[in-house]
Amino acid sequence: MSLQPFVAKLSASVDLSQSEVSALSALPFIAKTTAQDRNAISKGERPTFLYVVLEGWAGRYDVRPDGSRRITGFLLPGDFCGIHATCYAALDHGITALSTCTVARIDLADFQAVVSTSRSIERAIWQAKLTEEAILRMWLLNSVDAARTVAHLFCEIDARLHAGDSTNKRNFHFPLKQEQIGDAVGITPVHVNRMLATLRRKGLATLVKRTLTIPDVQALRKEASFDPAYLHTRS
Amino acid sequence: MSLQPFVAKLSASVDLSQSEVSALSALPFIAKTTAQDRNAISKGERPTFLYVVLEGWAGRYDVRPDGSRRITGFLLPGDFCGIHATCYAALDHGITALSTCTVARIDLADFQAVVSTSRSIERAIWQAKLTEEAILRMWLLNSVDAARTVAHLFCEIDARLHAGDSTNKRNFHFPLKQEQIGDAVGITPVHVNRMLATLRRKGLATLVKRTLTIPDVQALRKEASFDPAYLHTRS
DNA sequence: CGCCCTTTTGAAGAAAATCAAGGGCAGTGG
DNA sequence: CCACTGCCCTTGATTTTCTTCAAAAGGGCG
Repeated sequence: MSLQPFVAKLSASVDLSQSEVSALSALPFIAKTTAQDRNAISKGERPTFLYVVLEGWAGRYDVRPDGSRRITGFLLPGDFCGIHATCYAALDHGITALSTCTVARIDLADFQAVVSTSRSIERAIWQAKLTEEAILRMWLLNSVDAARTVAHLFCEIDARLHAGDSTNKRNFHFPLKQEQIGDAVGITPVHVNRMLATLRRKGLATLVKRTLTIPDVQALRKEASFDPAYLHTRS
Repeated sequence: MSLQPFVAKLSASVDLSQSEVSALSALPFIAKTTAQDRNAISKGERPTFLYVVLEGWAGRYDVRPDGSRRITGFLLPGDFCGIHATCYAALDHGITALSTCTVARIDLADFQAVVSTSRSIERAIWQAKLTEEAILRMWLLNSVDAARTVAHLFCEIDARLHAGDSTNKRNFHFPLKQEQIGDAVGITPVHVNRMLATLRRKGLATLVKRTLTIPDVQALRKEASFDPAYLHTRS
């Protein structure tokens, strides 16, 4: 297990020199695996670590006063969280493993030592944070029609997982249950089911047994009005 | 016209020394006033400025493919935007003056020179950005019931404008039209009208002629399940 | 006074939630 | 090997929420 997904993500947004890449790759870390549906990081924790997802999916989970929940973002391999600790009291939401999930814990002091040596890395961190914000804004913008929102979510995840892939077909592991999709788009699981049926009927996307099949990426993107520009990945 | 609201906002989140305060206050800037409903900063602009709202309200406006719009955040006096320019190509959304609005333009190089002299200021900037993110997550979390969402918006704006105020009554200028409230909470203006009527009937809030009256802040907060903790203001 | 913009109110329709009941499938235990 | 059980997924019927369409009422300003 290595930090490779993390390094890859950062160099996808910024040009990194050989020495920057090796400094990042050499960061000491402890990998920890969390079982599906268990908390990877708890709300209120005040970590002195930078957490980096190495394998599997995690999600930011916010809880409503009535107990219902909402996913406000996905952490895919290479994504990180925890920098807030440099200025914040505590994490204001929990992070849950959406599939079996391996997370690296990097000591924040170590990490900042590396960051302080490189303007490029610092910029990559900022950019990651700004992209997160852009995704949140897109979730707000996009919450008009449930079928489209689900389609847009599929497009987002696909674009983030397969940034460089220019082919038009996809077939990949998608570990979310319908209930979790509902938590992410803000609709009930029953309604998710119907929207999935709609997408299936239209031949745009099929989700069976944790496997998502997109026969025509461009068609799905058109349906969802998805334009990957807001993710700011250089292709 | 001075940068006072900006300095006040930063020192509300972080302890600033006398010299840090004066360094910020001494930043050269050009104030520019934008009329209501006009763009303060256009989408796609690649500013070399930090923009700071001095007076009035501005809003981040995202536009959907069908032309309808959504406000994804408010910029109140003291709030800033434009740091994205340090690593991003271009602003991916527009900023509109929601009331007559005076914005200071500070040269980014000047600003960064000051930031680089002070860890505290750097932390304050990060914290502001993280709070923005927390607000976005709250908007997602909170979009269940229209009446509550409107109530929550009132609470958010009030908490941000009157951070230190511990009294329980409010009566302040609220320049948004019902249509803009709708753009912010994601419902039609017609429905905003009905939700306002509901809040009025319950005696929780009255919005007449751009003036918002909250007879009992605690009661409104309870109705909206509003807890200002996520805004991370030290009181 | 008349015009335009915003708010208000009504009625009908669409979208999604809720309530409720089956169905498939994997894992477990007899 | 088969029945049992639990977890999702699926489907139907009903109700609630919000949108859409439409029209009228108030208010500021030339």
